[in-house]
Amino acid sequence: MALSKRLTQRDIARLAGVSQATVSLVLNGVSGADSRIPAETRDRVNRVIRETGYAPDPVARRMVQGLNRILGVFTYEPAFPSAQADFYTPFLLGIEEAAENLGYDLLLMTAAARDAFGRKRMFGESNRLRLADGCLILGGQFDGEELAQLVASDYPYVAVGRRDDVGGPVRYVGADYVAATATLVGQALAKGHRRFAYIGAPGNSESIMDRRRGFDGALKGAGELVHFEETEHGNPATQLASIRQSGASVVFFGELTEAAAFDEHARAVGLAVPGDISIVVLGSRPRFQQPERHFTAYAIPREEMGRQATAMLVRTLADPAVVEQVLLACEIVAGDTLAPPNPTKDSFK
Amino acid sequence: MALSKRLTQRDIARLAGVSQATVSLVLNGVSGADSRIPAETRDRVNRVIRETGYAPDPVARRMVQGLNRILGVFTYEPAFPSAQADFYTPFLLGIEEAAENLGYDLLLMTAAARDAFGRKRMFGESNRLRLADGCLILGGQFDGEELAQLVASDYPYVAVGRRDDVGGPVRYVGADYVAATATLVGQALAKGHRRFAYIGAPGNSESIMDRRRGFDGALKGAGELVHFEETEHGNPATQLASIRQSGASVVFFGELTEAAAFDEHARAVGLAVPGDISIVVLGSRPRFQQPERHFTAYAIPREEMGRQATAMLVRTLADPAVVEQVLLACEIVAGDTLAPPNPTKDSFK
DNA sequence: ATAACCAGCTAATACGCATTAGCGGCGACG
DNA sequence: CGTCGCCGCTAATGCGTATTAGCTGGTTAT
Repeated sequence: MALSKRLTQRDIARLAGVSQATVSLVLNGVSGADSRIPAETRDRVNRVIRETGYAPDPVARRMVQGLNRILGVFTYEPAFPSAQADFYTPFLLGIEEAAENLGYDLLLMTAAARDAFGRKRMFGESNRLRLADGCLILGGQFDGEELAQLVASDYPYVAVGRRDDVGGPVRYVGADYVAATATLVGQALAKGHRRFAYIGAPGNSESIMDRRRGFDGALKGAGELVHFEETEHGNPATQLASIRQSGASVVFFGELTEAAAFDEHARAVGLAVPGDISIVVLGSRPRFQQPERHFTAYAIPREEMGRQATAMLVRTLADPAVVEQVLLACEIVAGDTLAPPNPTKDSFK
Repeated sequence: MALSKRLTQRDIARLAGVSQATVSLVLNGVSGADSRIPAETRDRVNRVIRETGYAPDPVARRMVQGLNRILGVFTYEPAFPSAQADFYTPFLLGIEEAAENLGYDLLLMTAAARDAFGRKRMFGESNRLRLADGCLILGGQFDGEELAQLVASDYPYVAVGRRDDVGGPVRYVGADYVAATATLVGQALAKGHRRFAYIGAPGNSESIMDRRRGFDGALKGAGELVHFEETEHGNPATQLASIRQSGASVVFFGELTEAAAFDEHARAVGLAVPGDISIVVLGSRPRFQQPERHFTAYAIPREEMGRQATAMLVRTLADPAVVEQVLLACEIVAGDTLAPPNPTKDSFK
């Protein structure tokens, strides 16, 4: 029955003894009192539709209506292997939940063409953006040029994560790293820390710069940055040596994995955390959180970001003129790796 | 530039001084020697395309070609909340990886209509299946009627997970629960167990029945099933009491969470696992695996299932006549919860 | 010289649907 | 009795593309 042979409205029309236009009107026209199609005809058509299991072709529909009820999801890094999956999954969960509630399907644009450097490109050979009504963009490393092109175009989009202007304001739902980082610095100051270390990933993406801005801003005048390091896979031993020499009593990490490695090493060589040295993590990835270690950190509301970005995108479809920018607060995770500095150890400088 | 105003082939044609058909031919026609369009014209058109950033509308393309390079993903249960996510994510990772390699985008059909009972339906009011070239179906609880409809139709699909015939063979990539379960039963027998308990989820879905078939088949004649229980959230205390009374020396669990609860309780009341009682789990969910407890179990190759199902679907698009059925082997996880029975305790029966 | 042919293009069509203009028939109204 | 207006429907059109048939002008074969 069902899909065999691909039914069209013409088939339905023939079976019901009406014209194709009438079928379409029955399907989409107002069904109220001011309808121009009487209940009798309407019922006849509907009966045929039910009996045959006809369903309109969404593609043809889109051709004429211009909309699809599809939201695209473009990720600059693929969502696998698993390490990436941990990063993307929370976003996607939020997006999926919101999309389901709003009645949209999601198009994961995994097939995007890559440029000469192997990076995925939105505006490539086969620009498939138009398959969706609009799209969400995820990823740590945005391509500035592509983003600018998007901003300049009339294509509805929302970035997940704050983005600097590129020839115009970028529509985004981000997390307020600046405020959250500043809060944690404030807590460290309140506990008496004055000498700070900062170890973060290199790069100048917004997420990295926001952490640094929050850190610098909150520290200004009240504390001193005595060790600064940009690294992705640092050597904990080297880091510890530098930090001891600098006299820092607390280390801020941009990456949880870095912090975990450092923590393990520090304790292995007999240092107490946070007794001898405090550790603060700026953000976290749920799965990497070891059960026995609760770092003082903040939680990035990834699911909520996904949900709100999706909702914003749908709003954008209705009113493309508005450019919203939303920053969500991060929840501070108290943890147990931030304590007052150890006055004794402080002297080993 | 780019997307502003939505360029069409007609625009390109006008700018290049040719007809729309020529533009289309330049884009899709053979570019070799037997092309009927000379390099000069070809270059002129290509230049305009490059300058304007034109990209063909995939929807219009689909209208005429019938294909989209989109694979649908239909899940009967939504992928959130997180508990479900742990179940679906590995499948999706495999699917995404394969889809990317094959050059297909993925359409997550989250917006599917629901029936009176709140269950998602593929063939509902708005059947959007045709948006994709074919689709993958995930979920523990398939709707038999819908599956039959799918099998009867000419719509390309592949089920992830083995499915019984419904008016015809179902195209699937599944895991061989029967064999894996039988292997574990064999190991228990080899260690000397003769009295078995089985605690699994209720229902008659293929995955549940396959475990049971593997269990029964391997046990036949060699051991005795002295306790059988169907439950989703069982009471460990009650379970333990029944099992002690039955004299079973090993318990097979269909669900990891059930096993974990039972294990915890057993040890809390002073029983040794596996010293006094062995535990075997039929399958597992990665994330729930506690670090300190490694159950004897088997691993369901979820990512690989996703990959192979995707590949099979793409093969189906090329040759819709063939119905493949693939069962992947599960890897046996030795673990440390299966040991020879304790002859002393055995007497408390 | 005329037919046959070929290269290089274009006109026309179809895909399935939504939408608009409009047609035939009938009752109401002047 | 003529006209207006409304009801119930249909014909026609367009969305952007791929594709096929075919046109035009020039060259070659007969």
